[in-house]
Amino acid sequence: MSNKQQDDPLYAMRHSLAHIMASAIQHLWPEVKLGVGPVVENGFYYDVDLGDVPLSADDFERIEAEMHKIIKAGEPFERLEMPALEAVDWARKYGQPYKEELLNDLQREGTTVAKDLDADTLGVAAGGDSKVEKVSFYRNGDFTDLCRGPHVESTDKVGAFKLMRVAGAYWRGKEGNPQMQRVYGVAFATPKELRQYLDMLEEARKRDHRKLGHELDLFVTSELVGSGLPMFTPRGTVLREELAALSNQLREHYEFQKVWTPHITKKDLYEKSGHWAKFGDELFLVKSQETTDQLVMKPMNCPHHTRIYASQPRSYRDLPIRYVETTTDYRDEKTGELGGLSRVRALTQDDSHAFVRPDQIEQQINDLLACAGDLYETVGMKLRVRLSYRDDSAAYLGSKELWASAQEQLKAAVLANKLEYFEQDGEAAFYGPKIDFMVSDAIGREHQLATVQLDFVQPERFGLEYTAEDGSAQMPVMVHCALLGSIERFLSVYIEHTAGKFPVWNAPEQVRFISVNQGPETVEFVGKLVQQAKDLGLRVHVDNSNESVGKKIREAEVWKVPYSVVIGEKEIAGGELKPRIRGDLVVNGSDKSYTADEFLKTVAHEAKSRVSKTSL
RNA sequence: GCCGACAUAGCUCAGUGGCUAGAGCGGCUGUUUUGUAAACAGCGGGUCGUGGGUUCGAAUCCCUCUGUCGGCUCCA
Repeated sequence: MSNKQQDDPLYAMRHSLAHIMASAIQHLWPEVKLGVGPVVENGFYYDVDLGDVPLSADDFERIEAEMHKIIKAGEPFERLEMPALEAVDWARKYGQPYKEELLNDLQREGTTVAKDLDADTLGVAAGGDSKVEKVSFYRNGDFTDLCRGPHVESTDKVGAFKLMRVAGAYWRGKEGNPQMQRVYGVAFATPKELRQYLDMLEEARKRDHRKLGHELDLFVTSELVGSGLPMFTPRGTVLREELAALSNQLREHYEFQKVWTPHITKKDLYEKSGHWAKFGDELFLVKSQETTDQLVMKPMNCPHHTRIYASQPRSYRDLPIRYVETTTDYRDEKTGELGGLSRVRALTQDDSHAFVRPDQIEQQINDLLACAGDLYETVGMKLRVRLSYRDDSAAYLGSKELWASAQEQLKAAVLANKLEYFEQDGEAAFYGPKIDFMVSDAIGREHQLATVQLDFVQPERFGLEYTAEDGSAQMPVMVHCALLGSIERFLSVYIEHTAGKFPVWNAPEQVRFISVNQGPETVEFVGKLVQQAKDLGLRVHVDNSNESVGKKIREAEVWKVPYSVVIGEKEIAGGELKPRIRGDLVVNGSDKSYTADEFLKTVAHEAKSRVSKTSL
């Protein structure tokens, strides 16, 4: 935790609220055993162990009421220090085994052992490796907690808050440890800011891709098919294919070639790549009835692509060799991790691998950064990049020198492209460092989607080679890239980003013709329009139902169709159409009429050029 | 996988141990031939997610499984 955050008054407010909440819970359930209560994005939480008592949202009212009492009392936060050994006795005396464990670790090993817990929740300064002599406590009213601080002056200076939810969390985040109940709250300096945040959440709820996916008939699931295995309807499939086409086109522009690989393989492939050792327990196994080979569903595509590369001797003149494949991978994710389209068991990657000479790395990365920039500009999302480096753990393959050089090259490319970036250790893939693209959506949330990865490990493990100018055998470098990431995950973000108001180029239905009546002239006129539109490659629907025009307009709005055109006697007589344009597409609200030809050609052009606003 | 919640008509939901399980929307049929966000009337539609148990009696209470949601953990 940086000093900057510690100095933030909001930080002290949120942290103080965590204490106030713990204190309130202790008033209501005196037997509570307390874990830790740090500040998190937008608020705070506290982990509590209430034995067999399950907390639920129904309890929030009582807890909040108790918190308000404490706040109203304006109890000062007092800091006290005591020797670590004495603190252990204190924790034991008050029946707080979790605090006792923390204190024991602190005074025995220093802060490094407890680093995983966020040093700011502990009563010590972060970063020191030495044994801790003294720890600090904060007291308000009858509540005392091991804590580094800082806090607000007194309990009435904490701004506005709201308890949000309760969830299970392992003590110290380790699976084998006792599970505690984590109570989350959000907190802001003023009620107005709290209101704004809650409004944003409400907006996010309205845009939830699972809700919209159902309402707009984009994808479905079935109990018979199983968890994490969504199926795409005709409308949803249009979206998938338009997005994949964009991704493929961008890379084909940079000389990537499409390849195809099967979805099952012998596990030998992944033993060789190193994936089996690392992800073996997350692979779907396939049993052949004839051979004894252990087959698996492919969880990724790079090893397959190395086989295509290695199928022929390669010359330095052939490089870079670049493959792109949009294909579905299968990962046996834990059931609790699945949700909507954001985490699925069958995920479709727009995956590419470039095999390059070391001197071509920079150019290759530049190309891919350009692709990513184009793609996210087209879909209207801002991006910044995270340089994902390794840390000191043993989770990575390949020499440290190789890693250092790879990390340097990625950073150089990011700097050269003047991208907004930040660096983070421990986020790399096991075979190499990554440039991860962090994408901001329309309501300010950030998601990780695209990624560019440098890989020296797999070329080595697979013994990839090319013949250099001097006749020697050299090893190529692999550059992995997925622009959308996985189409399913991308869609989960994109549906919420657009709130289902898809731009013309990927809208499942681009134009809807609404007939005023069902007379033969109308039917014939609309029929001609539809044919004309289809010839231009447009996706059009006709609403010729026996309903009022108002009702049919409403339907088109509900389905978020970009253009709807009412066709009645006027249009048939005059030949001019007056399209109703979905609000978000309009630049400056005009109300003009167009000939059918003019209108349809403009829409077709907008679709082709993938614009997000209309010129109509 | 773990902790917690939830599952009633195609959809959104009401019904918390006692008559034949309801509503709105959607669907179907008829009337109406409609002009930019919901015409009117009628009719269908549910072994209350699955399997088991408790009980004279279960949508309602208990257990199993499946699925969904909020988190934890994980993410090539």
